[in-house]
Amino acid sequence: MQISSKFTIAVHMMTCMAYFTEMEKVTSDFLAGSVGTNPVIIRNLMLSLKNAGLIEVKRGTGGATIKKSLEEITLFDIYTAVENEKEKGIFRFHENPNPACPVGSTIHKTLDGRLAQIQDAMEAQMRSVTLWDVIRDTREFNL
Amino acid sequence: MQISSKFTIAVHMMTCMAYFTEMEKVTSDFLAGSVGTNPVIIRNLMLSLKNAGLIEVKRGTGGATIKKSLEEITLFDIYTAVENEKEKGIFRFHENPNPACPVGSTIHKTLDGRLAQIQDAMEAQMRSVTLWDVIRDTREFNL
DNA sequence: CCCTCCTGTAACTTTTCACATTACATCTAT
DNA sequence: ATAGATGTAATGTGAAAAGTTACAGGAGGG
Repeated sequence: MQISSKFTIAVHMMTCMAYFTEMEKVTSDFLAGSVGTNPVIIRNLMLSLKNAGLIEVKRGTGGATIKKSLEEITLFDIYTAVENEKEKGIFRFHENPNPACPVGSTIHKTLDGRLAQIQDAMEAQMRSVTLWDVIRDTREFNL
Repeated sequence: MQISSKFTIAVHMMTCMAYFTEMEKVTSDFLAGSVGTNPVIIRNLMLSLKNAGLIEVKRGTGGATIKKSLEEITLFDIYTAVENEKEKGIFRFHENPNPACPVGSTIHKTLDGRLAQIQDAMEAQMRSVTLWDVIRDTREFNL
């Protein structure tokens, strides 16, 4: 299985917010149009990003803006903001190993640490990419 | 979302094959009992592992054995053997970004490479753990 | 002041996918 | 031959992701 598209959608959303700053009012409808999905999906993700302190959302008048500097926000920040099951880990474990079997009774103890290391490696790489890197590429592609 | 439990089940299976070598005939029923799942699930995974050249399965008489040295087999080998959607990547991408939007039309080009790097980091860490590491821990827990 | 546009949020439906189950053909040692 | 395995197809099931509808509530502009 895969990591849900909430993550790439959220990155897309924040890229829009940065790219269209001062040009357009970035509302949930506007974002839904760019991402190609439903405005409610966008609004729920806006909530997650807001709760993580990454963006600010104006009520009434509408529109979302980024609260931090672009160099300060990494893909990992966005990932943890929207992927609520982050604490479960990316690896799904079979749930009923046989406790009477020497392998079944120890497989969790044996693997858990190593799986965590693998996830750590992934997250470290996520931390190395900032939103600024993404925006820069987007601008370059649109010259 | 998460990586399917096929991966941890396959590691469990191969740990059994190594642990019970010469002690038990390791059949799909035996493995199903240790893993706590259905024998057909096991048989399908046995096929994947066999096609990857990691194990040998005897027809008729039954039983699976590991074909390579334990130090030679890494978690990454097992992962690629059973996770057929490996080529799709672990990140799901939203499918309908707006081609008329400067962000929507370039988001794929902008992110694909970076997402691949993240996956590469994960896979590199997977390559650093061998089946022998896992067996050693299993034996130690069962002294 | 109220009208309009937007967000916040609940409830429900649809779709997708991992996992489980049943069934049976086929192979091989004894 | 037969008993005990694997190979494999077909189908069921339950949970999670994504989409949809609906509506209450905030905020600025005429």
